[in-house]
Amino acid sequence: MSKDTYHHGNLKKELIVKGLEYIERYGVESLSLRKLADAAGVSCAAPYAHFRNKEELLSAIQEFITEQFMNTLSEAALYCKDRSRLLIELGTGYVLFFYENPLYYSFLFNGRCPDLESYTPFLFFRECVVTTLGNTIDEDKLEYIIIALWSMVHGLAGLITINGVVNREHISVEIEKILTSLEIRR
Amino acid sequence: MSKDTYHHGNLKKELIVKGLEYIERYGVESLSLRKLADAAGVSCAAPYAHFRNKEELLSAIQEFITEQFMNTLSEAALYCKDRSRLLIELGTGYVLFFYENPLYYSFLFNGRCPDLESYTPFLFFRECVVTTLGNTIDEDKLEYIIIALWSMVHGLAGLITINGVVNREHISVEIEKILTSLEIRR
DNA sequence: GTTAATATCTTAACAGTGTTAAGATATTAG
DNA sequence: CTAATATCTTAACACTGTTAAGATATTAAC
Repeated sequence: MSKDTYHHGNLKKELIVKGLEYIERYGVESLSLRKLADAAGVSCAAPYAHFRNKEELLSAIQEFITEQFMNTLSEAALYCKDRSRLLIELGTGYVLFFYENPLYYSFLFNGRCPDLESYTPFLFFRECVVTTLGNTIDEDKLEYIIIALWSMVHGLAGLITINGVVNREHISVEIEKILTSLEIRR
Repeated sequence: MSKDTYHHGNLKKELIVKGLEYIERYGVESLSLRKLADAAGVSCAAPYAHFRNKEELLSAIQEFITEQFMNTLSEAALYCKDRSRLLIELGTGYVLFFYENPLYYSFLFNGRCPDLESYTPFLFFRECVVTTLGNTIDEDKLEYIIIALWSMVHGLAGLITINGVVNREHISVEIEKILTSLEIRR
């Protein structure tokens, strides 16, 4: 609110957003607090009023990305009318998210990876699998299938992210073929 | 061969090995050329006679790990007498390798990840799938199943590595249940 | 074996990094 | 209005990767 240059006014949020932009373009390893502070027109020690250290800023950025990721998944599920294609749409959304932001993947799932049991994107995915396959499959098998499918989509995202073999339009088809090749439904 | 302290004699190899040990204990991000040089009893600029920069040393370490990884996979296949369990043993070896060296995973598959088409562990894995399922499955499906299985084991390794939910003895059983839950064989 | 070329290493320095301490300035609470 | 607090600056520290210039050892050529 102040026009004075001493107080920035919205530094915490700007560090997160600008930091995210920087990661998108150049990757995590070349991100520095000093460059961020410079870009925000602030001294190199200013960020420490909002974050104890660099790691804490990175965690904040991670939460920010996770929210976007979660939105992508729930939207994919929402816009899916044909319930038999729910897992395909979900998997496609999962992979596409990281396909379009390849640098997010290594940032999210490296050292800073959250516990699966409380990771909302995973919990949501689990629910979708249960509602899709719940009454067509043995109860004891279901748990393993959830892990298997999550692992597969997760691993596939990682591979595509890095190697980028498949082009964007083919990802959905690719995932459909992979999932149906497993003939999960029975 | 020389007892003089000026020439180290085996610096390149020692940097790779000591670097790997350091990564095992503390992770990649806290590895520095200077600490490595110190530990080898050598000046901070000495490594630059063997590596153009830090990245090149990291690549060398990566190749070193990949060799070990490849050995683990081929041994798992070699010691597997019951061919119907080949994929299970292979998957178990895959996951166990990173379970025992969690810091390897993020190091191997982050930014530095190799092209799958020429990545020997993947080519070996592909061969194993083909010999196991080759004549029991449609040709066009096979390619997708290969990707699906590799993605799954790869993703599972990443998740277990980070969350470490399952304990060591249960990993084999876990993978068996996951693989059989998919009922790949038909 | 002596000499020249090369590989390997040291010293010294540079710019960039995260982080902290001490103090200045603005905002908020009482 | 004043005191407490949040936010920011300046200055410094130790550490990082990297380079240039030069020293020393190893190897190749003769």
